[in-house]
Amino acid sequence: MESKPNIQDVARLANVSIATVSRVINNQGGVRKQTEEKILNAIKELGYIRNAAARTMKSRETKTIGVIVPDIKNPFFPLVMAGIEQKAREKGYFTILSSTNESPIVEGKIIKNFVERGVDGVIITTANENGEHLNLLKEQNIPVVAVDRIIKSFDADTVLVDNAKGAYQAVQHLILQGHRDIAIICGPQNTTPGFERFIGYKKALEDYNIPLEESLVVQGDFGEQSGYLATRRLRELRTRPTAIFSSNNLMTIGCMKALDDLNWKLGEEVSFVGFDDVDIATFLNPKLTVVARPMNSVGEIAFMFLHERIQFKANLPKREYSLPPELIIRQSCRMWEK
Amino acid sequence: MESKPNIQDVARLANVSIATVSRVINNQGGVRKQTEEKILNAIKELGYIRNAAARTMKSRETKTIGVIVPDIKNPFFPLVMAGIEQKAREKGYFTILSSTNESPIVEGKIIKNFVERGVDGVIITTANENGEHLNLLKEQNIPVVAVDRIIKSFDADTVLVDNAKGAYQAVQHLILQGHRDIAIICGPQNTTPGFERFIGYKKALEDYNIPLEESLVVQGDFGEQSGYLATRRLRELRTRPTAIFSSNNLMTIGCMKALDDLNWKLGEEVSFVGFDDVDIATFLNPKLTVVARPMNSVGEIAFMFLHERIQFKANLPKREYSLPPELIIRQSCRMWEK
DNA sequence: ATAAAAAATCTAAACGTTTTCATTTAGGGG
DNA sequence: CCCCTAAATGAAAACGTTTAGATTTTTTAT
Repeated sequence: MESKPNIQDVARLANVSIATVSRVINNQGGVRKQTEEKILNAIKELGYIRNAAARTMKSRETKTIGVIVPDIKNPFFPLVMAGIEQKAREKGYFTILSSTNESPIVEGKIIKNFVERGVDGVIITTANENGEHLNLLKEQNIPVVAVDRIIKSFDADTVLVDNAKGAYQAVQHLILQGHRDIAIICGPQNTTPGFERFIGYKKALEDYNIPLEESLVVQGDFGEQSGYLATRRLRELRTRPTAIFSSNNLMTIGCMKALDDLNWKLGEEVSFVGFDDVDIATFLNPKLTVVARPMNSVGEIAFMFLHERIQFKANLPKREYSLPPELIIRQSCRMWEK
Repeated sequence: MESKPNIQDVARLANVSIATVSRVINNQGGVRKQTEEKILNAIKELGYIRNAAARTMKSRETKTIGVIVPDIKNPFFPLVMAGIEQKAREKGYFTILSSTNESPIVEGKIIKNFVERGVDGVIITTANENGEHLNLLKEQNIPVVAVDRIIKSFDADTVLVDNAKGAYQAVQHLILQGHRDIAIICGPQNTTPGFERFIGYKKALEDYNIPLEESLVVQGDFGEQSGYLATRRLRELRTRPTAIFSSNNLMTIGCMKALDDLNWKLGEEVSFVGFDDVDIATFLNPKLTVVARPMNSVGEIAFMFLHERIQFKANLPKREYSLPPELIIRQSCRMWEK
């Protein structure tokens, strides 16, 4: 049991050439039954396992795709990931996942590493949409699919949920219940979801002739803490809002904690709609009305886009897929009579 | 822009041999300032990126570790993963994550693939603790660390949370409040966590001289649905329990849904302790008392164990690390006077 | 200026595959 | 039994690195 057996050893034991062994390993046919059997036996006997590195070196294929997310602890991403993995496995691809902690620097290193490893493609939710660190992917001619956040420096296929529409529906729902003083807890405005959800918010107000009140627009960073702080801020306003729209799951959680701490009665004193369904939504009293996204589908479509790119390197035009979000009405919004 | 530039191209442009280029790339020293600069410039000019496959082939090192989890959608694993990734990054390692969906078959394929890729080590929460599919790892002499579930077929370093102790504390807490009819929603008994938590439950009852009542022991599979069903089952018992201990996070969620549907008043009619802290715990009314685990630490320690194995191939003895869980007392348990 | 020692650089041989092209073998038809 | 064709197999050249060991250049000591 010296070092690992290689294709040579197998060939020797089966009394054939390595070329023939290779053909058997790769199911290329053109090998006699009898010979094939000899080889298969030799493989089993030696416990031979082929070497991916060597194979990659010749074939320029790794059957691996890289996935980059900003925060693996945000439950959104594991759910997307599950969709990606499932489809990838069906097509014989493997998946490398790395998380950047929202740091473009880390992201750059990961990308470099992925390129060194020769991934066949990349699915990414970037930490910085303007980033030049992404260009390496383009230069190396590696297919890329952007998920949830777009890439600005070059054309890449993109899979999004219609953020503006989702936000619009949420805010519209509040307006139709009679609310006028509707606050928004924003995500970072330099990210697609943060920006577009704010757009949807503004659009809804506009369509219903409600002037935008600056003080009701609070900046957050998609983290729980910022949702908490934003909510406390809103509470202190002289024109206290009668409804809040939170731009993502984590901030929703922060917001709920604040509501609780402040004893600001959800559904009674303040109505609420959140972007993204969350575990806690159905456990609160009242249950939260939210805009839900089809995470699994996002992942599946992202992989399918990527797979097409990988197969037909030809320049398909850039594609964009926008999935419809769904407003799930529960009980956190009350009719508001002024 | 023909094909990607290689070390040859760099050498040619810088007017040196590939050996020297290699030394610069790997920071091995022994190269004159002047020469190094020439090479660095050439690298930049060509946009050279080294080829991991070729490098691996020579050095037999990939600086990659594989992580295998049974269900990426269970929030426990992303949290452990975050700990692993952080430490791994510090040490210059990359991480491949795959999820098995609790299928030993899929797990076997993943392992084979990891071996082909030449991962330097594997961290795994296996889908089947008895599985022979794990032996490949042993045969190939690849360092392995088991997390959360042990591996039975060979000795591997193991990082666990003290499941029995955690369960014991939970049940003890209930007993001390006067409960006697304490139900347990079990996890699969062929998994370490499922089994050991049941042990802890039994031990606590025993220590306080409470006979074990079979009907209060309900089997679950660690999935949400099974927690829901189990709770409904308990409700229909003639000796309805006055307290429930749930063996994991997902089943806790299912249990809460059932409680709600059945209108079985948490904290009043039935006390509750869950294993694993969950997002919803602090949003329920009353808030859930739980046994919390230090997920991040689990990941960190797992990687550190693995790293030591990778560095000192020598046969260190098998190590086991058991982290203490923490009972977080909130409001879901009430004094019970019979 | 010269020899010896030290430092820098180079040459060439792996690493384990895949793949092209050449060669051998098997199988049929005459 | 021989020749021809088709099928099966083999030989050898990559793929892009790393790394001994050989060789050249530079530095230091005399």
